[in-house]
Amino acid sequence: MSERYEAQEIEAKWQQQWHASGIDAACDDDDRESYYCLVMFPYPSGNLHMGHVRNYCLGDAVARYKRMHGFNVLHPIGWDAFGLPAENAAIKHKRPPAEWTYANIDQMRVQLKRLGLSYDWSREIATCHPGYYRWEQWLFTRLMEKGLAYQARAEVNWCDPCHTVLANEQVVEGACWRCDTPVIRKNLKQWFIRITDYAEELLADLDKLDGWPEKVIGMQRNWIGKSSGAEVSFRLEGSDETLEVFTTRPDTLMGVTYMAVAAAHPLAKKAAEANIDLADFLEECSKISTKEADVETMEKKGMATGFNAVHPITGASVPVWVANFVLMGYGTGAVMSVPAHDVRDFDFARKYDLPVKQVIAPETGDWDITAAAFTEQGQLINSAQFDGLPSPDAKAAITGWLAKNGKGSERVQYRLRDWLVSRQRYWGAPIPVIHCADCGAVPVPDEQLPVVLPTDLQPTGGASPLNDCAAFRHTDCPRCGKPAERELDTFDTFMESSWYMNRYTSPRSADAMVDAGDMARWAPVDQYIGGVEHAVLHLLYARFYHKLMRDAGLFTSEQCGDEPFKNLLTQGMVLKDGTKMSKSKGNTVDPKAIIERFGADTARLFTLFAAPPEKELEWNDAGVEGAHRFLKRVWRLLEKVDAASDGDDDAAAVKLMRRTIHTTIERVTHAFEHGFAFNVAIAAQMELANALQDFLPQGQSGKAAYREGVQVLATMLAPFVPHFACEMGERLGMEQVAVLAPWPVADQAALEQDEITLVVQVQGKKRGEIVIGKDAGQDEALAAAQADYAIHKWLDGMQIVKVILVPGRLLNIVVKPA
RNA sequence: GCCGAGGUGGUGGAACUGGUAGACACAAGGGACUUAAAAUCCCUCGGUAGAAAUACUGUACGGGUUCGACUCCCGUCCUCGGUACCA
Repeated sequence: MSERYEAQEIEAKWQQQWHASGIDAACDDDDRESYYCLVMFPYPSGNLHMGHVRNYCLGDAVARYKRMHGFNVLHPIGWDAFGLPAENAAIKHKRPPAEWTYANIDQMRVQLKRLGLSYDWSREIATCHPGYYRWEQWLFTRLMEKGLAYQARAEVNWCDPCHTVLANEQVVEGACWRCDTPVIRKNLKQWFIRITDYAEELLADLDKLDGWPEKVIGMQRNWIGKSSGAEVSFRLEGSDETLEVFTTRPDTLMGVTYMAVAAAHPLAKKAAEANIDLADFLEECSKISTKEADVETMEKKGMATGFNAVHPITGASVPVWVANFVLMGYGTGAVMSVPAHDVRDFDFARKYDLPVKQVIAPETGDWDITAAAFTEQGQLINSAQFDGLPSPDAKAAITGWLAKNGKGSERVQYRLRDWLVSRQRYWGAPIPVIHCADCGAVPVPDEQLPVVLPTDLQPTGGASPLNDCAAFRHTDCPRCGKPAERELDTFDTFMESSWYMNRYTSPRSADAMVDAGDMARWAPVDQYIGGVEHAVLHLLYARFYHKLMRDAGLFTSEQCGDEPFKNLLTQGMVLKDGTKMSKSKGNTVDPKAIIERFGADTARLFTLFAAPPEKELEWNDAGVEGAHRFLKRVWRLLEKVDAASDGDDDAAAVKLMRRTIHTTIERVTHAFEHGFAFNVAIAAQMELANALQDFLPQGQSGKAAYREGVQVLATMLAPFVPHFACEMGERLGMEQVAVLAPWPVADQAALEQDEITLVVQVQGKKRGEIVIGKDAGQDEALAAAQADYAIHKWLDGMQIVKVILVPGRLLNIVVKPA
């Protein structure tokens, strides 16, 4: 048993054995409690990077740990296979994207398998397969029937290099999330899904997600951006037209001194028709891309339109201005300006010498309204019949007055907008719609689904090749039978990733999007693990989709919940030299090289040990070697298993050894149960390994304790380094293969100590330790402390004022000079 | 600006519910084995003073609560992540 640790051999052997025995498959028919562990599936770029490795090692540790606790675990994997990189590669290599995608999948599958991840490969899915996207098309047609999916002309974000529109969520600081090019606003007819109908539920259900990081919940809450206030209608002077505004501060309505509209507002355009200067100004505003709209640098600018509005309560005339800080995309594209109580309005009023009228006074103290805006709530002044009311009451009173007089109403405004799902791209799921000159946009009937994407087209970089594919484009209207055309846009790829977690429960179902029985067994996902970069995009859409599927009657909220992911772990990034790994920086680490040199187990161990899961992980080659060294050290523990000497039992040493073993079990288990602190779990096992290394097993009980320790170590290492653990287990003659062995339970008897070490403090400072009977009371402990030389000198000449005993931990003696 | 997370040795990081700060590991230094190297093993490793025992000091900074604070409270500074003329 003294041969070297040969990672490559061992890993090949066990991977083959696991595969042959099918131990990683989830059982659909099983009495065990089920547990669904899911990692975010990869885009098949062709190469596994360290971020993937970290993600999947975390997931695998969880899945294996749960299996060892007797759960029937679903741990699937698949491919988020539609998307732009495939088209770009297709252009470059002049091969259809399907070919590139499937070749990459084959390559990455090999890489994943080499890591020894315990996936149920029988459930593998690729979203570009018609058997998958068929059901996405099916659901979409249901949504069309319900009016939840619709086509509309709107100002949308267009990315030129990507040659497609983008959803709001895909615009990051005014630029395309994928290629970082500033987006252009275009007015186009596009397909949307009415996520705003679910805004309230998406917001309210965030409270149910107690297994999610606060950070992600906060980000989603901000994204949905609910604000309550009132809509107020201002009539335009000399006209029947009105200008609608939304405000969160109806209590300040009496302080309105002017109005401001966005440059893109119809009223601004109308005013510009007769005003060259204003037209120039609008032109200037439209050129400013959102990205450049830097708060610090961008000056507040405006220009009067010449229109005046009538204050709904006082009847006073207030001028209407165009202002570059008013956004057409939020609320109504127009605001009422209350310079006395809004910083922005205040600055603007100063610049253009507009009047400031204070209508809110602080509850206590004074406020110099000429110096700055007072933005707090307070008490109303200068507000006629509303004078004296505190802000909250005034909001209700003023909104009530407006409603009664038909000039406004209470209103809730969301920042969230409907999800734009159509893309002018080829490599995506076809939108199942047929455009008929007579019948309009007709959903493709169920029996004609899926609308299969032709996979042999060659993209060129411009418009989608679907436009030129007559066989795809021309069809007959399902309603009237006349010649008609297919919709040529495809779905946003976030559509596919929004429901894959549910599809995994019945990945081959040809009868339904998901099987209700399988959903009831597995859904929702117990533990979801992935990068925090999806906090808003994917995780919001997936939550939405789960509700859509529920409301389509595919499953019930009683059985599957209203939310797809019960617990979420957002892993940190993998860094090298303090920054994100990237090809352009040349600081990437190839997982393949690490595996070839040290084996998969070493790679796994290091990624789990070097940092807590949610923190960033700094790659460190020396650290990898350290992880490998640890495995070699554990391996060498095998040597002593049979070679123990036959001397006398050393009862005290054995007892201590067993105590170490069983406290380690408790520590490791605790680390797993509290936030998957794998780095701590591994550290505890390193300590056990060190203790075993220093232990000289003598006699029968010594041998037994030693073997027990090595066996416990092999078992508890299984979720992290499964091949290594299995080989150890086999060599130890363990009954079960290590990865299926029951998780060890600490033997309470072994934890018992007759004598304990108590830390003794005087005035809260550590002054020594005493060894004392475990049940010793305060008096006994105090007596022992007083008898201890090192402690006694701190008590000499002192009067004991107070004694605090923390059982099993410490004794604190409070004294004062006698 | 707002929201969130955080600030502990040379480094990554431990420390339960307020109870021995720095576990575990990396790096560094010293030593053993070796003809030599690799591998392996042993020792030291927050700061100051000391040969040592030990003492003082130390968890961003300033206060506070407590017998006792990395942990709780108040204030300040800084870092990171998210988000933003959101009306």
